[in-house]
Amino acid sequence: MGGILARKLGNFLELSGPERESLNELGRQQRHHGAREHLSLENGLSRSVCLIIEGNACRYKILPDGRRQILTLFIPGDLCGRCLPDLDLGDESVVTLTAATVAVIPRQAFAALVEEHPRLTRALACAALVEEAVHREWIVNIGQRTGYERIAHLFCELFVRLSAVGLTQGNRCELPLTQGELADALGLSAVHINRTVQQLRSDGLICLRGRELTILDFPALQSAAMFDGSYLHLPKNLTLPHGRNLEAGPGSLHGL
Amino acid sequence: MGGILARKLGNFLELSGPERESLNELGRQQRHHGAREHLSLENGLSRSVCLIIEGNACRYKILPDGRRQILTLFIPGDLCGRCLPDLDLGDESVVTLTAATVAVIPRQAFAALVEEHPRLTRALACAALVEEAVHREWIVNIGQRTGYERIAHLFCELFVRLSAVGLTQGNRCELPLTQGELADALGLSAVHINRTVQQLRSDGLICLRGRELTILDFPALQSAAMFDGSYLHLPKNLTLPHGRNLEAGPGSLHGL
DNA sequence: CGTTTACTTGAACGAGCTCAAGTGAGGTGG
DNA sequence: CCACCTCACTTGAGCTCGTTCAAGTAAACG
Repeated sequence: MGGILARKLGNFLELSGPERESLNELGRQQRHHGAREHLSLENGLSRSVCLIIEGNACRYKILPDGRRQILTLFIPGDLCGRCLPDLDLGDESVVTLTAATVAVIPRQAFAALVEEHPRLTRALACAALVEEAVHREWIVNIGQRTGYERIAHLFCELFVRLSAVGLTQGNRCELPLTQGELADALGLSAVHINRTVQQLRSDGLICLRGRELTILDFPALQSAAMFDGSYLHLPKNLTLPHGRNLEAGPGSLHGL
Repeated sequence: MGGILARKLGNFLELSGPERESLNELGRQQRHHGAREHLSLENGLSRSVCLIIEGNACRYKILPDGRRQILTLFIPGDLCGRCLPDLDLGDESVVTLTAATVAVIPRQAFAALVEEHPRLTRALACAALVEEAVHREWIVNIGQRTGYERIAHLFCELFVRLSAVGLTQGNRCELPLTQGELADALGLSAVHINRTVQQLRSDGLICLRGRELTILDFPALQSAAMFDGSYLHLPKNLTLPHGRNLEAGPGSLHGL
């Protein structure tokens, strides 16, 4: 089950054996968390980097009056807590969504690794760029899409990301968010999430029972969401249900 | 008028004389653009970096059905077009909002600069992190705030950013967006922008005539927007109208 | 077996949208 | 210099998507 980070970074550039091994070393010191526990990375000066091994977490921000916005969804293989320079993160927090196993990597260990394998710096920078691209897509999602489209888009994004780290079985995956958390991620109310998910169900696009999400018709879901996954910069050969690939095919989106 | 980039990066860490000079060198080859002209940075492989000298631009993304979301506002001193590694940007575009002067920096010149002055790498990475932090704040803005709050927040952000590069006069600055463009940036309709701006006016928070934006009551605007500018990571000693500083004071936000 | 947490449903309300028409300022050509 | 065009802003009216409030069901857990 190791090598999850090497696998992810290997998407960006070919990694050597020693590079992969050094990355795998980082996962040694693991810690377990229950659901809804904060990963306090920002305590004082000794900020550390955190690698999600198993389970899920999210980054969020809260307004003074209590409104909450989820900013990032972390899945296994993701790093949270800035790797490269400092600059305090402000009032953002990271919390687990499900029970999770994480590897806490001291800043120095990380710095030493990058020192020894300069190519990893590039790979990490790529990962940071992808994170930024995901942020942009979320801005588009929340700013322009309707509730129905937004939910469909998030499901597409999550499913594709999970399948890139081998966490899908056929057209099924785990949805690590409650409807209330989906609401906080998409800028909608929990009630509206509920009704709109039912709409997606009755349109035959998905099946959602508990945490188990099944994509019944990926092309239709993708087209409803106007989802074009190229911003995720995943390997081109990634196979998705129905033989679809990441880019929006000519027939599905631009063809209206 | 030179040194606008050095000034910005100098916010993050102290720059040496030679470092500043090298940065200023980059601005030599300038190009003029009218309003609403595309800065095509993505033509083929020879992608270059673009430094805004004067005027304004924005990055945006368009959905297949024409809906547009503005993702980033560029002001003088900003770099657009990724500086560090590659990864194609996808279907994002950059267009000027006003007439603008830009310096087009070939990728190699940029790489050489970073090679010669390693500390600049850190400074550029900081700038990238701030850009990411701004993206996050926009997600919160669009996802959680009402139209009224959203507009107020954008005005706060823009005013503070402009004042950091000396482009404000007292409590006045230029607003480089039409109401239609504001709509595309905030995920609202142009009509609603219009009505809500009038609300801000009649509440005595701002005065907006043409492109001239005057902040009549910064503390009130900041509090209406729940604006806490620390995510911009600007120098602490930045003086704003009414003697306010960047962080939300205890009386304005968290005090509720 | 009672409590909690997530999901579901109904009904009324409201923020923000669309459509449509009208005003005003700047620019161009006759 | 005026006529005309365009583009930004403004205003009105009706409607819809999504919200809030409130209550009820269902599964998980100690």
